[in-house]
Amino acid sequence: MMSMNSKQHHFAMHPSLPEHKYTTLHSSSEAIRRACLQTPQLQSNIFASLDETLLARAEALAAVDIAVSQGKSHPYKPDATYHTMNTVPCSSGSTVPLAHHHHHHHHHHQNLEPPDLMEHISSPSLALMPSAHEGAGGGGGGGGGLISTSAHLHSHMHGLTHLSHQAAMNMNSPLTHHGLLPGHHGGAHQGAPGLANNGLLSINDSDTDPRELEAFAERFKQRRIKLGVTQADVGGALANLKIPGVGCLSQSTICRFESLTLSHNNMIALKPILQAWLEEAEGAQREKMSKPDIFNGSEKKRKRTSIAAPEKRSLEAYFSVQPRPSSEKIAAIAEKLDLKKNVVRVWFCNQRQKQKRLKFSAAH
DNA sequence: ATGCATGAGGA
DNA sequence: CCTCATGCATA
Repeated sequence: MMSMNSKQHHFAMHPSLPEHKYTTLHSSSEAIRRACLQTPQLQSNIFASLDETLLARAEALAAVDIAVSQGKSHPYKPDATYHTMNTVPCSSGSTVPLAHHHHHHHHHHQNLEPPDLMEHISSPSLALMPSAHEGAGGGGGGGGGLISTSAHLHSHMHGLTHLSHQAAMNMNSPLTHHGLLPGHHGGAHQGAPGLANNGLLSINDSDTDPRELEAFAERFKQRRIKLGVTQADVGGALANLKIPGVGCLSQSTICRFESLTLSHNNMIALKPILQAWLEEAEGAQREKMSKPDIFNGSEKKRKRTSIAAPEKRSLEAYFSVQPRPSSEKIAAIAEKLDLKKNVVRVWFCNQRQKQKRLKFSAAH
């Protein structure tokens, strides 16, 4: 049952998607994921009408399941909605990754971002600001909203524009939003560039181009790996960048960024931050490489010796005969196995210790 | 890598 | 109540 339920949620929602204004999104996995989340409502409604008894539920489930299998090809794609707005990553309580302020009024500043970040984004304002008004929403909202957004944007400063665009892909409303970003450049490509944008579409910044994001995510991952840093490390290290309003992020988020499973807006908001981290990390490494030591002349790095299987078997054989060989004996063994004497000596010490542990654990 | 939960912000 | 962004826990 459980598994069926989950399936059914996904599919169940389709019927509902009729045409909302959902704009489609770009990627999909995310959309699907989100869609699932949203469903609770529908689900309950559906069941409410159908169920009452367990039997009824079972039947309903079966029916759904069947329907699913039959309708594999859905007329439309499931996706999600998204359009709108939002802001940037907001904080989540404690760590507060990005700044967000919400509605407050307008006024000044609040957080401006460092130049670097700002640049990426394209215009003067952007990125992480709070904003808010527009957003969006949800279910309803829609595309129109963005437009309006642009309108106000100027009104308050903080209103920023942030992200509007994404929706660019929408097919539904020709008008779509976008525009806000100063971006300008034009370009327009994205999924469906062609829509008429009457000039509205301007946003394509290289930063907002899905393809650019995809490429960046890929580069990011490769370079991260090259640096030998894990997703969790990156998340935690972001706090060291001291970017106003940006704290650390979880491994989950980094993973999602790399796999493009975040919302378009979220990707855009995070890109500059991760880019800043990447540059910093690579720069730091370069620096380290260039000047190896200086500070640490005293401690050389010990290399971990790895004893190959054949040698290991020989050592074990010697050990079984004599766990505590004399210095001369050790030298002889080292010679035969072509290992450093010290390596052999240490191996015997460790072996004895290991044996002790085993004995101890066995006794208990 | 993901399912599920939480919380903010908006209507 | 909904959408989003995130994080935690876990497969």
